[in-house]
Amino acid sequence: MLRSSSSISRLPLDFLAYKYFADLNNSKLAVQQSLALIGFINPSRRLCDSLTSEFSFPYDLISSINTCFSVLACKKIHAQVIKTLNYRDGFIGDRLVSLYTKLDHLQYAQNLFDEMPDKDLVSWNSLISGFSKKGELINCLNALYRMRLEMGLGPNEVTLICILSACTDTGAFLEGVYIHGIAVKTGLINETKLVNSLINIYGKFGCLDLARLLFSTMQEPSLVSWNSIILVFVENGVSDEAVRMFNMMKRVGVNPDQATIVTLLQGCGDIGIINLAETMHGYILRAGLDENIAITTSMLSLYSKSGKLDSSKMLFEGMKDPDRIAWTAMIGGYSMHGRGKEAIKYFDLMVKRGLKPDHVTFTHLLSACSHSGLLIEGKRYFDTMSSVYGVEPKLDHYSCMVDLFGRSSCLKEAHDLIKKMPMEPNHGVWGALLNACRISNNVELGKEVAEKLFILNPYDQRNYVMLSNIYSAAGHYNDALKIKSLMKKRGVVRTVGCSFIEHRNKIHRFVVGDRSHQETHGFYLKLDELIKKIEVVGYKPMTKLVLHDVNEDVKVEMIKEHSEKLAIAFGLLVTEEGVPLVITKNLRICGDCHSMAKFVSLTEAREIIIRDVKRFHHFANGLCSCGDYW
DNA sequence: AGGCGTCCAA
Repeated sequence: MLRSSSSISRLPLDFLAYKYFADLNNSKLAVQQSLALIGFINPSRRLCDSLTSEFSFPYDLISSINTCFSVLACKKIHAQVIKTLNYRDGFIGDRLVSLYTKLDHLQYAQNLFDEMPDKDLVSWNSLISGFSKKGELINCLNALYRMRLEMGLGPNEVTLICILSACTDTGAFLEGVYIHGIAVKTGLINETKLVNSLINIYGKFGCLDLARLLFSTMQEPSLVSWNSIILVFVENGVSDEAVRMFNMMKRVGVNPDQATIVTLLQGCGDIGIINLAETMHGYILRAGLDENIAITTSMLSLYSKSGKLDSSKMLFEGMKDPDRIAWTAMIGGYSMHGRGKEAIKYFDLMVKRGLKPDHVTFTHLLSACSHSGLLIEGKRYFDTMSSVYGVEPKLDHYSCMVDLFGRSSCLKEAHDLIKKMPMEPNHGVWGALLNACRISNNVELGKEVAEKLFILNPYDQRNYVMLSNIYSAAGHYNDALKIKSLMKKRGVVRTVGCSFIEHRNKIHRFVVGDRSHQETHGFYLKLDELIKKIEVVGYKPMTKLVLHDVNEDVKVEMIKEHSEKLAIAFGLLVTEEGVPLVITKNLRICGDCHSMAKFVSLTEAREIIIRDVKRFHHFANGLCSCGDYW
């Protein structure tokens, strides 16, 4: 993998011109000609004149570099450096290397770097850092190799930190481990910041034990170390461990900061962490952090994830000066709850206030359109996002659009959009199309798409289940069975659907046909009673959804014991009249359970809120907030 | 004097 020369291609003419003129002399003309030849500048009259008058080297140059936001300005400074032929003054060469990469000009950075005399470790780090920020891992490793080969230089902790960050960004686990090895060999493993990066990367790849081990070997973990290990646990869904670390850090006298709080708030949505939100809220108030915009935004987002959209809205309205992220969070909240019209309203309002939406804002906006079936609006925003708002559509946006077309039964449009994509579609895009095939009952295309997905993500059970459902719905039970055995053969495990409901500070968990709960007898009776009652007002079991080729009575029985229904029956059994039921489902809600919840909300006069893996469903008076569109 | 770690929306 390591090669001795840079994999950045260079244009020989540019290079020669640069070298020739830079070495030749430092006359004004030579500088201009060299810069023009290598395409660094367009030597307008004004620029030429400004070269002599604008800077007096080096201190003005250094201060100008800090306020330099355009490539042209950077090139002007560079021109001045070429003219005076002094890269070391004020470390101007290193600064320029960083600057060029920040401005997305890796090639210029590399050219400049190669021309610099007297490179030291920090110069190499500047280059590696630049590559790392652009996700150029190969170039990072290449530079690491070259610095030893050409100058006998070994890395320091900064070098390794930069490379690790590139490993994390590109999903390069083995390379990360390789860097860990170098850290151990060079003795750099005692550097706190480096260990923080290692903890981070192990967490990102789900190696909780390694992350924990690294943390426990630290002599003196910093605030960031604590934040990193807490993040590892939250990201991997073990927020109770995160809470333990939080308490421990306070005990040893490390003061939590904004990052700690924001991270833990993220974990508050996890199942089983009932009191964490209250704990955090108390802490935020005591620490006087309730005005902090990042923390408020996290709270806002947490509320909408917990089904309390009104609270999100209140928090948002109380914000002094909501930024793009806060607005985006609000749009995301409306999207998740299927309130597309309001999402659009907030988007338009945000633009009116002069805030610039980014690609995340558009992801939420488009998914809001998709969740509410707003085909025309979605198309309009998608078509104008680049021209009017300057945001280029990415993979996520294409997924949303495929989803939107698919749910609106425009399978052909969905497929055509994919064919027109300027980049290679990923599993998200194909997955949306597979779901579209399910909605349109298109077995042929579904099979084709699923084959692609099986290659892209052979261990993702959702694709197998989806295809098997498509077959079953069309009555092709044999094909459905074949998919099941294929899963078995490949060792793909189907996720068991389960529903959760919170009651008296306890999480009650149900799977299909569950009889392990101590209230089993009670809520099964309740369930029978409910079914009888709703059948009178028109409920009919959707037995078509049962995938097995069994007779009708068995199908009715199978569908009746779905986890959602058990949770609803349990909830009605143990709560007071009029208390809304809040249920969480780990997969998408089943169509029959959706219908059942609608009827129950009517006959029992109860609000039922079900959060599934995709979005929220608010059932009341026999209707659902999603308008049966999900 | 220059290069570096965690965190809010997906």
